[in-house]
Amino acid sequence: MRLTTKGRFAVTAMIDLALRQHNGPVTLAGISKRQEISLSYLEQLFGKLRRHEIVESVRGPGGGYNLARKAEDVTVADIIIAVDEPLDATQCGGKENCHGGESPKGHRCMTHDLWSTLNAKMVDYLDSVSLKDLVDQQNSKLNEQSVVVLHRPSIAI
Amino acid sequence: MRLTTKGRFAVTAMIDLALRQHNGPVTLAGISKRQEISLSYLEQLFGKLRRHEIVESVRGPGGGYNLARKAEDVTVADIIIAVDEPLDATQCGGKENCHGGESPKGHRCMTHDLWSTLNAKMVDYLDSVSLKDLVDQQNSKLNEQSVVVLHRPSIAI
DNA sequence: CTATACTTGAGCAAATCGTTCGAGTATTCC
DNA sequence: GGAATACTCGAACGATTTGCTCAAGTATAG
Repeated sequence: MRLTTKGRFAVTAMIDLALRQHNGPVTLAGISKRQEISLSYLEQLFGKLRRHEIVESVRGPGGGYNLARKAEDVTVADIIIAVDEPLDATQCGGKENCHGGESPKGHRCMTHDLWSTLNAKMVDYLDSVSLKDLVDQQNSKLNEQSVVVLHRPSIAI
Repeated sequence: MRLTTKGRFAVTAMIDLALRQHNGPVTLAGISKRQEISLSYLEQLFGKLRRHEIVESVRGPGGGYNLARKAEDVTVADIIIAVDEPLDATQCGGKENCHGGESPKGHRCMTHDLWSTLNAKMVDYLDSVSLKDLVDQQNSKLNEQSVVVLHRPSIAI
């Protein structure tokens, strides 16, 4: 698993989508404006998300994107894997970087175990966080902010 | 924290270094040959590792690199952070990508909490694995392989 | 029929990756 | 002092990835 900003864009967009899909399909144009992500980049990301059956598209006026499953059934790992494609097993599942063929001294794949363990831990964690968790967290954060604004308007960190 | 192949190269090289530093400084030329990483790339990586005081250099003939601390005091997180530089806090620690300044609708930094939590989990894990752990693992793997070779020479997976 | 909005593809500047090349400097050994 | 060794530093390169712009297409509501 690779971790780049691409995955962050996708997760951000998916949170936005989940936050407002309750009243019909959400347009990419809207997500683009709200989250300040270029429309074409979103089109590419959502193309992948659609092909991975994480979202569904509705064409024509009033169209847009919906979640293909419930928010609690979409994990962060799903999203990141969908847009970052090369899941890579551990790079070494039979390919380069892991010393071509039979290495001379026996340290054939020194980091294989490390990376596969790390990979598993990361996927485990990302798979334990659902889109619903993020939406809930986002909502409670908004409420929290309101309270803060009401009670101590001049203090910002 | 970003996770790319660059960190893997660095960790691989550090394991190699740790495995043979018991008899004097280890040359980059040696690591380059054994691990099939280009010498100049190693020079760049070890420049960073040295500036982060993870390794020490010895110049001149018979020179090379030593660990600056004991292998149990160097974690994988140390290595990856040293070579991947832009630790990034969470990208959002006050910078772009997180919506310039005060966003209109209050979702100022929707993914900040997610990423900082994720980041913390990853660093936690990587910080719990020391170079010594990897070296031990590597040694036991080598022994295991020998046994396998002795007992069932024709079976390889 | 028209406006909306998804769909697809080409292309592009910038950054990153891993490499090659070409200097320089410190040190050991003769 | 004069090699040879090995770290140090910097420039530049092709390949790939990022994130974006532009330009065409298709499906559908009204």
